[in-house]
Amino acid sequence: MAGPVQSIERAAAILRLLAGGSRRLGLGEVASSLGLAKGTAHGILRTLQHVDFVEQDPATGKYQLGAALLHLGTSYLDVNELRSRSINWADALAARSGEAVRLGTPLEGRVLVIHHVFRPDDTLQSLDVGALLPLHASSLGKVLLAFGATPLDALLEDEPEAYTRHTLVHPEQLGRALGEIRDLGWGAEVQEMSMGEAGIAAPIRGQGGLVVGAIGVSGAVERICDTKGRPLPALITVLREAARAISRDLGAARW
Amino acid sequence: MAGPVQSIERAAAILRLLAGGSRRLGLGEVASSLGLAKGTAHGILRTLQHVDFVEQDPATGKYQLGAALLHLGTSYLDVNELRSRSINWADALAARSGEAVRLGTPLEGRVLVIHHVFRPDDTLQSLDVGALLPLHASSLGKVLLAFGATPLDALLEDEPEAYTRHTLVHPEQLGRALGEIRDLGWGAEVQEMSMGEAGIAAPIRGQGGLVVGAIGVSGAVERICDTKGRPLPALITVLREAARAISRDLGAARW
DNA sequence: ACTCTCGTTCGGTAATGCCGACCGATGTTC
DNA sequence: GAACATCGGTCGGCATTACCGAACGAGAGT
Repeated sequence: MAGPVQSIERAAAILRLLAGGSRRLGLGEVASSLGLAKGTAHGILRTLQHVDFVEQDPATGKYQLGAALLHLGTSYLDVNELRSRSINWADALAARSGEAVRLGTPLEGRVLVIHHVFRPDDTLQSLDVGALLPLHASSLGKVLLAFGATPLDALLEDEPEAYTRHTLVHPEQLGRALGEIRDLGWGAEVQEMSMGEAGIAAPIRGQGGLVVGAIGVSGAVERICDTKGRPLPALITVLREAARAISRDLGAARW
Repeated sequence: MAGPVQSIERAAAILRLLAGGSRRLGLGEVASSLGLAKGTAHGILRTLQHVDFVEQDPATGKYQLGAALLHLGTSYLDVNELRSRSINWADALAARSGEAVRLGTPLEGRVLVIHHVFRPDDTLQSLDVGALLPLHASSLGKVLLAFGATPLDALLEDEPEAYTRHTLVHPEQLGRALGEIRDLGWGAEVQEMSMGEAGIAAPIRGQGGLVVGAIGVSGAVERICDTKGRPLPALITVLREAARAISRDLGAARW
């Protein structure tokens, strides 16, 4: 494989940088963060601005992401097959389970939420399509890890962040949990990301049986789990049925 | 202004191309559409794939947009000041008007929807944040044109598309309508984009009084307009109040 | 009013990515 | 079933390309 086009790689790095820091960034910050000369960074930013991938605050001169990215992002949703084939099943799962349903796929060592159905009754929820969840502390992420949809080693290079006292941060803990998930065919997360919240998830397979994403329900721990902190069997059943149905739609033969 | 980095411009053109055609595109199609050599297009695509801006169907080898764009798109929403300052006002406007509320900003000769509040009662609506509306056949677009937020001349180069028999396609018609909008301070669209639907919109101004976006309510024509096809004054009032409030929040002094 | 910082410009340089011809696989047609 | 057409991918030579670092000018802070 020959070398990638570096100006494009650099442009992408700048966009990721702007997406990460939630505030506007100055040219100097961008240049030094990526180890580029100011002139170089400026040329790339000027081009990105020209195609509406970044905007510049006319007052301060600082840069932020541009409007064209929003349209590209939603266009991605439109063509994404995993999402389009899942929508009906996700709706049904939300109705049957009474909980919020989310669909995730791996992206850059995290879980990208590509679909989100609100909990049927409640309306005070924020849409987190496009959000990135941690691999080790979300049910979607743990399932993706367990079934090899994304490599585990990158996560273990540096100690995973502990969001609550239940977050699995030790490699052995995490490895055991992932083995269990592989055996059971589904995975759970109970107050590992935020206290009072829990979720369960199951893998979605595409053609050839490869795991390409995960679907999960999540909500308040007392509605997801029994009094012993174990996920309710009824929820697991409907969840796994949905996951299997989507996998079948995607062309996964007999999984 | 020195020359923009063309590999990045080309990469952006490829992404726009992939976003436009809603199906997957082959390498040859991409290369010929942009007048590039296959090798060149492949190098750019390989790089875009490497940064997750593009995905490749392993079976057919065809390309489509990648997952990273979704995250960048939602990150744009997070930092967009126009949107964040409008959310509360848009919610209130939807509640007061009983109709769907949308916020738009110009992008590449269209209107990009950057916020959308569903009509309060109904739930069978699709979120069109990230969608692109035509300038000449949406209330948001007509307002943006009238107040100079986006140039009119590009639109008039080729005959605007006629979506219904009410769509304004002749430059004189459109020019008159825009003049009226400028005088009134708000604009309407009655069955110009799809029969049975209507909308009204008002401009949002940022620092210095420049129009940076528009806010509008839209819905079934019989709820937006009176029996003579004129927008209801009550709706116009609450809409304009919301637009003024947002403008004030954004720092537009006395508009 | 001075200075420090920031975004921006500019020209020389050589590294960069572009081009077009060439592979190998796939699936299509007769 | 075999020849062909088509497609995605690769490779090497060339010159165009974009990178770099220093200099500029505006703006804010002191």
